[in-house]
Amino acid sequence: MSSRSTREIITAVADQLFYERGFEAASFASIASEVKISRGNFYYHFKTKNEILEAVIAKRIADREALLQGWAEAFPPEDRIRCFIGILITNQSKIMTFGCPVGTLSAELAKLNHPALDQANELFTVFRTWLRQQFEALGFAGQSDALAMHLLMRSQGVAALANAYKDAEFVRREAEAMSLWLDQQIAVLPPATSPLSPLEQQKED
Amino acid sequence: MSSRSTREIITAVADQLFYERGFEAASFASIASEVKISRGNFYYHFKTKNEILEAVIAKRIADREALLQGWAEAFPPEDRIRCFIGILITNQSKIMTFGCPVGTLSAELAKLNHPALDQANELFTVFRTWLRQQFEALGFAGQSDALAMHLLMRSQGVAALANAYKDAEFVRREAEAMSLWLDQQIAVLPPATSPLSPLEQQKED
DNA sequence: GTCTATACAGCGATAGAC
DNA sequence: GTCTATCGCTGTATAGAC
Repeated sequence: MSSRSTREIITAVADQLFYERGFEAASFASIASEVKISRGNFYYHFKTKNEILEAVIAKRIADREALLQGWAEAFPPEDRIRCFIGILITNQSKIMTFGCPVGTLSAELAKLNHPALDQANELFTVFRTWLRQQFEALGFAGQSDALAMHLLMRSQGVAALANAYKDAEFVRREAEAMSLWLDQQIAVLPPATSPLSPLEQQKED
Repeated sequence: MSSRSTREIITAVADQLFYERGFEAASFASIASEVKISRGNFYYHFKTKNEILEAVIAKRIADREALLQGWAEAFPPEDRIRCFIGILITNQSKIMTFGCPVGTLSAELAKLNHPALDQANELFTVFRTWLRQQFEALGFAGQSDALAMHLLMRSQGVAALANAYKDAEFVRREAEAMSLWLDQQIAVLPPATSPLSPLEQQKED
Protein backbone atom coordinates (compact mmCIF):
# COMPACT_ATOMS: atom_id res chain seq x y z
CA MET A 1 0.00 0.00 0.00
CA SER A 2 2.98 2.26 0.55
CA SER A 3 3.71 1.89 -3.15
CA ARG A 4 0.22 2.93 -4.08
CA SER A 5 0.51 5.91 -1.85
CA THR A 6 3.82 6.98 -3.38
CA ARG A 7 2.29 6.64 -6.81
CA GLU A 8 -0.56 8.89 -5.76
CA ILE A 9 1.83 11.45 -4.33
CA ILE A 10 3.85 11.48 -7.55
CA THR A 11 0.67 11.87 -9.56
CA ALA A 12 -0.53 14.76 -7.43
CA VAL A 13 2.81 16.55 -7.60
CA ALA A 14 3.08 15.98 -11.35
CA ASP A 15 -0.48 17.26 -11.75
CA GLN A 16 0.50 20.51 -10.11
CA LEU A 17 3.83 20.91 -11.94
CA PHE A 18 2.35 20.03 -15.34
CA TYR A 19 -0.21 22.75 -14.69
CA GLU A 20 2.19 25.40 -13.42
CA ARG A 21 5.11 24.83 -15.80
CA GLY A 22 3.62 22.86 -18.66
CA PHE A 23 4.09 19.18 -19.44
CA GLU A 24 7.36 19.48 -21.36
CA ALA A 25 8.99 22.00 -19.07
CA ALA A 26 8.21 20.00 -15.92
CA SER A 27 11.21 17.67 -15.61
CA PHE A 28 11.57 14.39 -13.75
CA ALA A 29 14.15 16.08 -11.55
CA SER A 30 11.67 18.78 -10.49
CA ILE A 31 8.96 16.23 -9.71
CA ALA A 32 11.37 13.92 -7.87
CA SER A 33 12.77 16.74 -5.76
CA GLU A 34 9.26 17.86 -4.82
CA VAL A 35 8.23 14.31 -3.87
CA LYS A 36 11.58 13.89 -2.13
CA ILE A 37 12.58 10.65 -3.79
CA SER A 38 15.53 10.05 -6.09
CA ARG A 39 15.20 10.27 -9.84
CA GLY A 40 16.14 6.61 -10.17
CA ASN A 41 13.44 5.44 -7.80
CA PHE A 42 10.98 7.25 -9.93
CA TYR A 43 11.00 4.57 -12.57
CA TYR A 44 9.84 1.96 -10.12
CA HIS A 45 6.47 3.69 -10.12
CA PHE A 46 6.27 5.00 -13.69
CA LYS A 47 8.20 3.63 -16.62
CA THR A 48 7.96 6.74 -18.80
CA LYS A 49 6.92 10.36 -18.60
CA ASN A 50 3.90 9.56 -20.73
CA GLU A 51 2.73 7.09 -18.11
CA ILE A 52 2.79 9.87 -15.55
CA LEU A 53 0.88 12.12 -17.92
CA GLU A 54 -1.78 9.46 -18.39
CA ALA A 55 -2.12 9.06 -14.64
CA VAL A 56 -2.36 12.84 -14.23
CA ILE A 57 -5.08 13.14 -16.87
CA ALA A 58 -7.01 10.23 -15.34
CA LYS A 59 -6.80 11.94 -11.96
CA ARG A 60 -7.97 15.24 -13.42
CA ILE A 61 -10.92 13.54 -15.07
CA ALA A 62 -11.84 11.76 -11.83
CA ASP A 63 -11.51 15.00 -9.83
CA ARG A 64 -13.74 16.94 -12.24
CA GLU A 65 -16.32 14.19 -12.41
CA ALA A 66 -16.52 14.11 -8.62
CA LEU A 67 -16.94 17.89 -8.52
CA LEU A 68 -19.70 17.87 -11.14
CA GLN A 69 -21.39 14.89 -9.55
CA GLY A 70 -21.45 16.77 -6.25
CA TRP A 71 -23.19 19.73 -7.88
CA ALA A 72 -25.63 17.44 -9.65
CA GLU A 73 -26.66 16.02 -6.26
CA ALA A 74 -26.90 19.36 -4.47
CA PHE A 75 -28.55 21.70 -6.98
CA PRO A 76 -31.26 21.90 -9.65
CA PRO A 77 -30.02 22.07 -13.30
CA GLU A 78 -30.05 25.86 -13.65
CA ASP A 79 -27.99 26.36 -10.50
CA ARG A 80 -25.60 23.63 -11.59
CA ILE A 81 -24.79 25.64 -14.69
CA ARG A 82 -24.22 28.71 -12.56
CA CYS A 83 -21.82 26.66 -10.45
CA PHE A 84 -19.87 25.94 -13.64
CA ILE A 85 -19.71 29.64 -14.45
CA GLY A 86 -18.62 30.23 -10.86
CA ILE A 87 -15.44 28.21 -11.43
CA LEU A 88 -14.01 31.26 -13.17
CA ILE A 89 -14.43 33.28 -9.98
CA THR A 90 -13.42 30.53 -7.55
CA ASN A 91 -10.23 29.72 -9.43
CA GLN A 92 -9.54 33.16 -10.85
CA SER A 93 -6.24 33.59 -9.06
CA LYS A 94 -4.79 30.35 -10.46
CA ILE A 95 -6.31 30.99 -13.87
CA MET A 96 -4.72 34.43 -14.06
CA THR A 97 -1.32 32.91 -13.24
CA PHE A 98 -1.35 29.59 -15.11
CA GLY A 99 -4.40 29.64 -17.38
CA CYS A 100 -7.06 26.93 -17.55
CA PRO A 101 -5.67 23.47 -16.66
CA VAL A 102 -7.82 21.84 -19.32
CA GLY A 103 -7.22 24.29 -22.15
CA THR A 104 -3.49 24.82 -21.70
CA LEU A 105 -2.75 21.09 -21.52
CA SER A 106 -4.85 20.38 -24.58
CA ALA A 107 -3.13 23.17 -26.52
CA GLU A 108 0.35 22.01 -25.55
CA LEU A 109 -0.26 18.36 -26.39
CA ALA A 110 -1.82 19.35 -29.71
CA LYS A 111 1.41 21.11 -30.74
CA LEU A 112 3.52 18.19 -29.57
CA ASN A 113 1.33 15.76 -31.49
CA HIS A 114 1.31 13.83 -28.26
CA PRO A 115 -0.34 10.39 -28.10
CA ALA A 116 -2.24 11.40 -24.94
CA LEU A 117 -3.94 14.32 -26.73
CA ASP A 118 -7.25 12.48 -27.10
CA GLN A 119 -7.21 11.64 -23.42
CA ALA A 120 -6.57 15.29 -22.57
CA ASN A 121 -9.43 16.40 -24.81
CA GLU A 122 -11.65 13.94 -22.96
CA LEU A 123 -11.35 16.39 -20.06
CA PHE A 124 -13.15 18.95 -22.20
CA THR A 125 -15.77 16.35 -22.99
CA VAL A 126 -16.42 15.69 -19.29
CA PHE A 127 -17.59 19.30 -18.95
CA ARG A 128 -19.27 19.34 -22.34
CA THR A 129 -21.34 16.25 -21.63
CA TRP A 130 -22.28 17.37 -18.13
CA LEU A 131 -23.33 20.83 -19.35
CA ARG A 132 -25.31 19.27 -22.17
CA GLN A 133 -27.16 17.11 -19.67
CA GLN A 134 -28.08 20.17 -17.61
CA PHE A 135 -29.42 21.98 -20.68
CA GLU A 136 -31.36 18.87 -21.62
CA ALA A 137 -32.83 18.74 -18.13
CA LEU A 138 -33.91 22.36 -18.59
CA GLY A 139 -35.73 21.41 -21.78
CA PHE A 140 -33.34 22.59 -24.52
CA ALA A 141 -33.75 19.34 -26.40
CA GLY A 142 -32.07 19.89 -29.76
CA GLN A 143 -29.78 22.78 -28.81
CA SER A 144 -28.30 21.36 -25.64
CA ASP A 145 -24.91 20.48 -27.10
CA ALA A 146 -24.54 23.81 -28.90
CA LEU A 147 -25.37 25.64 -25.68
CA ALA A 148 -22.87 23.53 -23.75
CA MET A 149 -20.17 24.27 -26.33
CA HIS A 150 -21.00 27.96 -26.19
CA LEU A 151 -20.53 28.11 -22.42
CA LEU A 152 -17.36 26.03 -22.62
CA MET A 153 -16.08 28.36 -25.35
CA ARG A 154 -16.68 31.45 -23.24
CA SER A 155 -14.99 29.96 -20.19
CA GLN A 156 -11.96 29.11 -22.33
CA GLY A 157 -11.85 32.60 -23.79
CA VAL A 158 -12.12 34.25 -20.39
CA ALA A 159 -9.34 32.03 -19.04
CA ALA A 160 -7.05 32.88 -21.97
CA LEU A 161 -7.44 36.63 -21.60
CA ALA A 162 -7.39 36.47 -17.80
CA ASN A 163 -4.03 34.73 -18.07
CA ALA A 164 -2.70 37.40 -20.43
CA TYR A 165 -4.05 40.53 -18.73
CA LYS A 166 -4.47 39.32 -15.14
CA ASP A 167 -7.55 41.49 -14.87
CA ALA A 168 -9.91 40.32 -12.12
CA GLU A 169 -12.54 42.89 -13.04
CA PHE A 170 -12.68 41.51 -16.57
CA VAL A 171 -13.23 38.00 -15.22
CA ARG A 172 -15.99 39.18 -12.89
CA ARG A 173 -17.70 41.11 -15.67
CA GLU A 174 -17.60 38.23 -18.15
CA ALA A 175 -18.81 35.70 -15.57
CA GLU A 176 -21.77 37.97 -14.94
CA ALA A 177 -22.38 38.24 -18.68
CA MET A 178 -22.42 34.45 -18.90
CA SER A 179 -24.99 34.30 -16.10
CA LEU A 180 -27.06 36.93 -17.91
CA TRP A 181 -26.79 34.95 -21.11
CA LEU A 182 -28.17 31.94 -19.25
CA ASP A 183 -31.11 34.02 -18.01
CA GLN A 184 -31.90 35.03 -21.58
CA GLN A 185 -31.71 31.48 -22.87
CA ILE A 186 -34.12 30.31 -20.19
CA ALA A 187 -36.44 33.29 -20.79
CA VAL A 188 -36.91 32.40 -24.46
CA LEU A 189 -37.27 28.67 -23.76
CA PRO A 190 -40.58 27.55 -25.31
CA PRO A 191 -42.23 25.66 -22.42
CA ALA A 192 -44.06 23.31 -24.80
CA THR A 193 -40.84 21.96 -26.36
CA SER A 194 -39.84 20.17 -23.18
CA PRO A 195 -40.90 16.53 -23.24
CA LEU A 196 -40.43 16.27 -19.46
CA SER A 197 -42.47 17.69 -16.62
CA PRO A 198 -40.57 20.07 -14.30
CA LEU A 199 -40.45 17.37 -11.63
CA GLU A 200 -38.85 14.86 -13.95
CA GLN A 201 -36.37 17.50 -15.07
CA GLN A 202 -35.15 17.89 -11.51
CA LYS A 203 -34.39 14.23 -11.28
CA GLU A 204 -32.41 14.10 -14.52
CA ASP A 205 -28.63 14.05 -14.65
CA MET B 1 21.78 42.93 -47.79
CA SER B 2 22.10 39.18 -48.17
CA SER B 3 22.50 39.05 -44.40
CA ARG B 4 19.27 40.93 -43.84
CA SER B 5 17.49 38.60 -46.16
CA THR B 6 18.80 35.50 -44.36
CA ARG B 7 17.68 37.04 -41.08
CA GLU B 8 14.21 37.52 -42.48
CA ILE B 9 14.09 33.98 -43.77
CA ILE B 10 15.12 32.63 -40.37
CA THR B 11 12.49 34.79 -38.68
CA ALA B 12 9.78 33.61 -41.05
CA VAL B 13 10.70 29.94 -40.61
CA ALA B 14 10.94 30.33 -36.83
CA ASP B 15 7.56 32.08 -36.85
CA GLN B 16 6.00 29.07 -38.51
CA LEU B 17 7.78 26.45 -36.37
CA PHE B 18 7.07 28.29 -33.11
CA TYR B 19 3.44 28.29 -34.14
CA GLU B 20 3.25 24.68 -35.26
CA ARG B 21 5.38 23.04 -32.57
CA GLY B 22 5.53 25.62 -29.79
CA PHE B 23 8.46 27.81 -28.80
CA GLU B 24 10.23 25.30 -26.58
CA ALA B 25 9.72 22.28 -28.80
CA ALA B 26 10.96 24.08 -31.92
CA SER B 27 14.72 23.49 -31.77
CA PHE B 28 17.56 25.35 -33.44
CA ALA B 29 18.27 22.20 -35.39
CA SER B 30 14.76 22.10 -36.82
CA ILE B 31 14.85 25.76 -37.81
CA ALA B 32 18.32 25.46 -39.31
CA SER B 33 17.42 22.40 -41.35
CA GLU B 34 14.33 24.17 -42.69
CA VAL B 35 16.31 27.30 -43.63
CA LYS B 36 19.02 25.04 -45.02
CA ILE B 37 21.92 26.58 -43.17
CA SER B 38 24.10 24.92 -40.53
CA ARG B 39 23.34 25.27 -36.86
CA GLY B 40 26.64 27.06 -36.32
CA ASN B 41 25.95 29.67 -38.92
CA PHE B 42 22.74 30.35 -37.13
CA TYR B 43 24.47 32.25 -34.40
CA TYR B 44 25.89 34.72 -36.86
CA HIS B 45 22.34 36.05 -37.27
CA PHE B 46 20.91 35.53 -33.79
CA LYS B 47 22.93 35.19 -30.62
CA THR B 48 20.25 33.45 -28.55
CA LYS B 49 16.91 31.72 -28.98
CA ASN B 50 15.24 34.57 -27.13
CA GLU B 51 16.51 36.97 -29.78
CA ILE B 52 14.78 34.89 -32.43
CA LEU B 53 11.61 34.88 -30.36
CA GLU B 54 11.72 38.66 -30.06
CA ALA B 55 12.16 38.99 -33.81
CA VAL B 56 9.28 36.59 -34.39
CA ILE B 57 6.95 38.49 -32.07
CA ALA B 58 7.94 41.80 -33.68
CA LYS B 59 7.18 40.31 -37.08
CA ARG B 60 3.83 38.99 -35.90
CA ILE B 61 2.92 42.40 -34.49
CA ALA B 62 3.92 44.12 -37.72
CA ASP B 63 1.98 41.58 -39.80
CA ARG B 64 -1.17 42.01 -37.76
CA GLU B 65 -0.92 45.78 -37.72
CA ALA B 66 -0.60 45.80 -41.49
CA LEU B 67 -3.64 43.53 -41.80
CA LEU B 68 -5.76 45.67 -39.49
CA GLN B 69 -4.54 48.87 -41.11
CA GLY B 70 -5.61 47.50 -44.48
CA TRP B 71 -9.11 46.81 -43.18
CA ALA B 72 -9.27 50.24 -41.57
CA GLU B 73 -8.58 51.80 -44.96
CA ALA B 74 -10.99 49.63 -46.91
CA PHE B 75 -14.09 49.36 -44.72
CA PRO B 76 -16.33 51.33 -42.36
CA PRO B 77 -16.00 50.48 -38.60
CA GLU B 78 -18.83 47.95 -38.45
CA ASP B 79 -17.48 45.96 -41.38
CA ARG B 80 -13.98 46.11 -39.93
CA ILE B 81 -15.23 44.30 -36.86
CA ARG B 82 -16.88 41.69 -39.07
CA CYS B 83 -13.54 41.24 -40.80
CA PHE B 84 -12.03 40.45 -37.41
CA ILE B 85 -14.71 37.84 -36.76
CA GLY B 86 -14.02 36.48 -40.24
CA ILE B 87 -10.45 35.55 -39.24
CA LEU B 88 -11.92 32.50 -37.50
CA ILE B 89 -13.34 31.30 -40.81
CA THR B 90 -10.41 32.32 -42.99
CA ASN B 91 -7.85 30.60 -40.74
CA GLN B 92 -10.06 27.83 -39.44
CA SER B 93 -7.96 25.04 -40.87
CA LYS B 94 -4.76 26.25 -39.18
CA ILE B 95 -6.61 27.10 -35.98
CA MET B 96 -8.07 23.60 -35.79
CA THR B 97 -4.59 22.10 -36.17
CA PHE B 98 -2.39 24.48 -34.18
CA GLY B 99 -4.71 26.79 -32.24
CA CYS B 100 -4.53 30.58 -32.23
CA PRO B 101 -0.96 31.86 -32.81
CA VAL B 102 -1.51 34.68 -30.32
CA GLY B 103 -3.19 32.72 -27.56
CA THR B 104 -1.03 29.61 -27.63
CA LEU B 105 2.24 31.60 -27.56
CA SER B 106 1.01 33.76 -24.71
CA ALA B 107 -0.08 30.69 -22.73
CA GLU B 108 3.22 28.89 -23.28
CA LEU B 109 5.39 31.87 -22.33
CA ALA B 110 3.26 32.48 -19.24
CA LYS B 111 4.03 28.97 -17.96
CA LEU B 112 7.72 29.35 -18.77
CA ASN B 113 7.82 32.70 -16.98
CA HIS B 114 9.56 33.87 -20.12
CA PRO B 115 10.98 37.41 -20.29
CA ALA B 116 9.29 37.97 -23.67
CA LEU B 117 5.83 37.32 -22.21
CA ASP B 118 4.89 41.00 -22.09
CA GLN B 119 5.93 41.37 -25.71
CA ALA B 120 3.78 38.38 -26.66
CA ASN B 121 0.80 39.82 -24.79
CA GLU B 122 1.30 43.03 -26.75
CA LEU B 123 0.02 41.00 -29.70
CA PHE B 124 -3.30 40.67 -27.88
CA THR B 125 -3.24 44.39 -27.27
CA VAL B 126 -2.81 45.15 -30.98
CA PHE B 127 -6.19 43.52 -31.60
CA ARG B 128 -7.73 44.87 -28.41
CA THR B 129 -6.78 48.48 -29.19
CA TRP B 130 -7.85 48.22 -32.81
CA LEU B 131 -11.22 46.71 -31.86
CA ARG B 132 -11.72 49.34 -29.19
CA GLN B 133 -11.13 52.05 -31.76
CA GLN B 134 -13.76 50.55 -34.04
CA PHE B 135 -16.32 50.44 -31.23
CA GLU B 136 -15.46 54.01 -30.34
CA ALA B 137 -15.97 55.02 -33.94
CA LEU B 138 -19.39 53.38 -33.77
CA GLY B 139 -20.26 55.49 -30.75
CA PHE B 140 -19.78 53.06 -27.84
CA ALA B 141 -17.88 55.65 -25.85
CA GLY B 142 -17.50 54.20 -22.37
CA GLN B 143 -17.99 50.52 -23.21
CA SER B 144 -15.62 50.26 -26.16
CA ASP B 145 -12.83 48.45 -24.31
CA ALA B 146 -15.23 46.01 -22.64
CA LEU B 147 -16.79 45.22 -26.02
CA ALA B 148 -13.34 44.74 -27.57
CA MET B 149 -12.34 42.38 -24.77
CA HIS B 150 -15.60 40.48 -25.16
CA LEU B 151 -14.98 39.85 -28.86
CA LEU B 152 -11.36 38.95 -28.24
CA MET B 153 -12.48 36.57 -25.49
CA ARG B 154 -14.92 34.81 -27.81
CA SER B 155 -12.37 34.44 -30.58
CA GLN B 156 -9.94 32.90 -28.10
CA GLY B 157 -12.57 30.52 -26.79
CA VAL B 158 -13.61 29.43 -30.27
CA ALA B 159 -9.96 28.85 -31.22
CA ALA B 160 -9.34 26.73 -28.10
CA LEU B 161 -12.34 24.44 -28.69
CA ALA B 162 -11.77 24.34 -32.45
CA ASN B 163 -8.26 23.07 -31.74
CA ALA B 164 -9.57 20.41 -29.38
CA TYR B 165 -12.58 19.18 -31.35
CA LYS B 166 -11.60 20.13 -34.92
CA ASP B 167 -15.25 20.89 -35.61
CA ALA B 168 -15.68 23.30 -38.54
CA GLU B 169 -19.44 23.50 -38.03
CA PHE B 170 -18.90 24.71 -34.46
CA VAL B 171 -16.56 27.45 -35.70
CA ARG B 172 -19.04 28.57 -38.34
CA ARG B 173 -21.89 28.62 -35.86
CA GLU B 174 -19.98 30.64 -33.25
CA ALA B 175 -18.67 33.11 -35.82
CA GLU B 176 -22.26 33.70 -36.87
CA ALA B 177 -23.25 34.12 -33.23
CA MET B 178 -20.53 36.76 -32.85
CA SER B 179 -21.85 38.60 -35.88
CA LEU B 180 -25.37 38.43 -34.43
CA TRP B 181 -24.07 39.72 -31.12
CA LEU B 182 -22.60 42.69 -32.97
CA ASP B 183 -25.98 43.37 -34.61
CA GLN B 184 -27.62 43.42 -31.21
CA GLN B 185 -25.04 45.76 -29.73
CA ILE B 186 -25.52 48.20 -32.59
CA ALA B 187 -29.31 47.89 -32.37
CA VAL B 188 -29.39 49.02 -28.75
CA LEU B 189 -26.81 51.79 -29.30
CA PRO B 190 -28.35 55.07 -28.02
CA PRO B 191 -27.74 57.45 -30.96
CA ALA B 192 -27.48 60.49 -28.66
CA THR B 193 -24.53 59.11 -26.68
CA SER B 194 -22.19 59.45 -29.64
CA PRO B 195 -20.16 62.65 -29.43
CA LEU B 196 -19.21 62.32 -33.10
CA SER B 197 -21.26 62.80 -36.24
CA PRO B 198 -21.52 59.74 -38.54
CA LEU B 199 -19.11 61.39 -40.96
CA GLU B 200 -16.44 61.89 -38.34
CA GLN B 201 -16.92 58.32 -37.19
CA GLN B 202 -16.02 57.03 -40.63
CA LYS B 203 -12.76 58.91 -40.61
CA GLU B 204 -11.69 57.69 -37.17
CA ASP B 205 -9.13 54.98 -36.63
C1' DG C 1 11.14 -0.12 -2.46
C1' DT C 2 14.72 2.99 -2.46
C1' DC C 3 19.17 4.32 -3.63
C1' DT C 4 23.64 5.65 -6.68
C1' DA C 5 25.72 5.58 -10.90
C1' DT C 6 25.45 6.01 -15.47
C1' DA C 7 24.10 5.67 -20.49
C1' DC C 8 22.68 8.28 -24.26
C1' DA C 9 20.33 11.73 -26.95
C1' DG C 10 19.26 16.40 -27.75
C1' DC C 11 19.44 21.03 -26.40
C1' DG C 12 21.50 25.93 -26.67
C1' DA C 13 25.69 28.01 -27.43
C1' DT C 14 30.91 28.77 -28.67
C1' DA C 15 35.41 28.58 -31.27
C1' DG C 16 37.82 28.79 -35.05
C1' DA C 17 38.88 27.27 -40.00
C1' DC C 18 37.59 28.59 -44.59
C1' DG D 1 28.89 34.66 -44.22
C1' DT D 2 29.13 29.86 -43.89
C1' DC D 3 31.01 25.80 -42.29
C1' DT D 4 32.66 21.77 -38.88
C1' DA D 5 33.70 20.46 -34.44
C1' DT D 6 32.81 20.56 -29.88
C1' DC D 7 31.52 22.10 -25.17
C1' DG D 8 28.47 21.93 -21.13
C1' DC D 9 24.14 21.03 -19.61
C1' DT D 10 19.77 18.77 -18.99
C1' DG D 11 16.49 15.56 -20.43
C1' DT D 12 14.57 10.67 -20.23
C1' DA D 13 15.65 6.22 -19.16
C1' DT D 14 18.39 1.98 -17.40
C1' DA D 15 21.35 -1.14 -14.40
C1' DG D 16 22.39 -2.87 -10.43
C1' DA D 17 23.73 -2.35 -5.28
C1' DC D 18 21.39 -2.15 -0.87
